[in-house]
Amino acid sequence: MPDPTPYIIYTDGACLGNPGPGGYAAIVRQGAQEREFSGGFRRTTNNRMELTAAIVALESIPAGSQATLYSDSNYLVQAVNLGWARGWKAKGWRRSTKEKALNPDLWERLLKLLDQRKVTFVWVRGHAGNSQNERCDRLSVAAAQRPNLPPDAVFEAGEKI
Amino acid sequence: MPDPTPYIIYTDGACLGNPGPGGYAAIVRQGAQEREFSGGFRRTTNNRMELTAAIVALESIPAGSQATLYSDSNYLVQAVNLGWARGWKAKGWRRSTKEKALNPDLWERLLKLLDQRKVTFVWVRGHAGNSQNERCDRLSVAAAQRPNLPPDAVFEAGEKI
RNA sequence: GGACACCUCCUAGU
DNA sequence: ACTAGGAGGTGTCC
Repeated sequence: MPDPTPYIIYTDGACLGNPGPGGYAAIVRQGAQEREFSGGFRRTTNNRMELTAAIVALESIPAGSQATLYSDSNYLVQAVNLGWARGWKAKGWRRSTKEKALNPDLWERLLKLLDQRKVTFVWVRGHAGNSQNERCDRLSVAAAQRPNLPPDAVFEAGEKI
Repeated sequence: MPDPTPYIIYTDGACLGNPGPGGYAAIVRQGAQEREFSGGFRRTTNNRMELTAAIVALESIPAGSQATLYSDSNYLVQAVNLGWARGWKAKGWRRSTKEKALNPDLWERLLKLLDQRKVTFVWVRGHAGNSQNERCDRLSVAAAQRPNLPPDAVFEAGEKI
């Protein structure tokens, strides 16, 4: 049975060049316990990193748990809160008959995690003095700068076309 | 008819904190004659002081005259020489559809002065041994340190919003 | 047309 | 380490 204490999660993504070397970071707190996660890819996009940060954070908490997740990405927060992502999935990852919804690999992972957890997404303005958001920002930039980053295989495959 | 001898002008701005107490200074020379101007505000920005220094200097020379103005502010020199300021004005003080151009009050004053004078702006690297620039620097810092500085009303009004 | 984010480059002021 | 300013851009959505 999952611990009923809710999680507080901050996430951020960075990308040096967009597309370029990218990093993600998450701070996951439950009561007095706090964990940090970060990582990067050698070539990706800012929005893929914002999504990945949320995925990594939610993968770190058990199914059935409750969380509030803070992000400065409107792409992420609105796609969840306004039901965009569910709509794209329902239409076979299309936004309209002729326009594809992007990053379906990451959205699939995220929606599955959300099915198993009770998560509230909250948008926070970036670079506006929120210390947790700013720490995530620094962590994600640092991750993007690490040497020998692995490939974001899905992104790089999409570029070859 | 204006004196045809060209003016040599050095300007600088300083700001203790940005935003913070700010000072401007100008040295205006014509032949053997030299004048100095300086002043300050209790709370303003570095770029507003760089602009103000140029405005005060050009207000001190007659319409129709010719001048070369040296400044270490890229904001000032490029906005004049590359036509940025004219462009912002033409677009209703916007840099793009969504981004406002800042300090329109000062740019309006400066552009009007430039319409009536033949002024060449030259950028000089700050703190690089130019004695006139360094004297301006000292004057502007001293001005910023004076007690009982008046308010930069436009700046403080903009902060309240 | 709008929003958010991610940058790249440059300068100045602390 | 910070803030105030400028030019150019992409990633994504409505």
